[in-house]
Amino acid sequence: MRQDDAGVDLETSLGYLLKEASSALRVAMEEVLRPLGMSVTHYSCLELLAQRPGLSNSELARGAFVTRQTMNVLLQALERDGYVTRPTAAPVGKVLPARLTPRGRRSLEKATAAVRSVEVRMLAGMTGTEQSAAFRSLRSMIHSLRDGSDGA
Amino acid sequence: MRQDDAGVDLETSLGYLLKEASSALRVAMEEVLRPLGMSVTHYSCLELLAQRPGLSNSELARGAFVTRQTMNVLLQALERDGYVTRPTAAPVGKVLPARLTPRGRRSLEKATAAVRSVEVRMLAGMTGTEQSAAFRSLRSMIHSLRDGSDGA
DNA sequence: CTCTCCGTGTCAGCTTTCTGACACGGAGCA
DNA sequence: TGCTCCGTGTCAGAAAGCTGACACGGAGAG
Repeated sequence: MRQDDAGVDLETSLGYLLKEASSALRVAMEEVLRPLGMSVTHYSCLELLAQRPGLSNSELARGAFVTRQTMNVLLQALERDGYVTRPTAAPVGKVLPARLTPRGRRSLEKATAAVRSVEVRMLAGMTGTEQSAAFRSLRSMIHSLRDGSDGA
Repeated sequence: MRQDDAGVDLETSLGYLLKEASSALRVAMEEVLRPLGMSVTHYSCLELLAQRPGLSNSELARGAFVTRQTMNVLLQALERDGYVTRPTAAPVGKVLPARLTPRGRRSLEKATAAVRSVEVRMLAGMTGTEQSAAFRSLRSMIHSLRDGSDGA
């Protein structure tokens, strides 16, 4: 069966390529996370919490690029399973700051290593200069996209 | 409310940045496609079909980065609504080559223009050289990720 | 020719995510 | 003080995607 036969215009589109890269990254992450019984969003939540303790549900949602409703579902499951703790009452307003439990931190360790290996693999074959260039390009794209949508 | 306060390590990760860029692109596309009553996957399917007429369900699925089951559901809807045609019997094997109807082609025109404007906006502020660099970087990442997963 | 793979189309069920909606707390303004 | 926003947490229903499973057709090895 053919798979990469034509490539009329899609292969020249940076948008399509971005989607392709993102998809490949997602697949690779799912692959290494599955043996740990963890999904990408699951991992994202834990990693965010490790790097920025006390983040609220809504802030976690923004950081993981899902809605706050979706993150809430995940957070309740993580809380139920003892990976995360939230105070029963909000210290201020309605915001409930979440924190990793020791169990959550322990579970995250292996996942972080696995994900880091994926990132290393992704960056293999690129020089530091190329990585910097890619970094700046992506940052520029994000900025331009956001400016045009909610900025205008 | 704070939103971009810390940035411990996430902001230096190309993987996270890739996800962020992809998310921003997705949001921007949904935004311009919504008035046309079209989702991103919907559009992807039509665009693929325009550029590579006769693609099968499975091939479309690979091109749009979804499973063939998901694409099948979409394709049946598109067929029912008269955007796409598939022969009732397979000319060879079980593969049913799909094609756009005039209606599908007409519907795609506006969507293509809308999506193109998003891509133009995304690329605004980048020189041709930077775009080429981004192109090569993304290609390299995709290649490295795939090599390590299903190649080894 | 036969037999074994591989890819395909498709049905069914489940999981994940999203949209819509509601009530509540804090900040700013009059 | 009261009033109006804005952001938040959460519940409920709907939509989109995925995994599992089945039968079928073509290609290659024996």
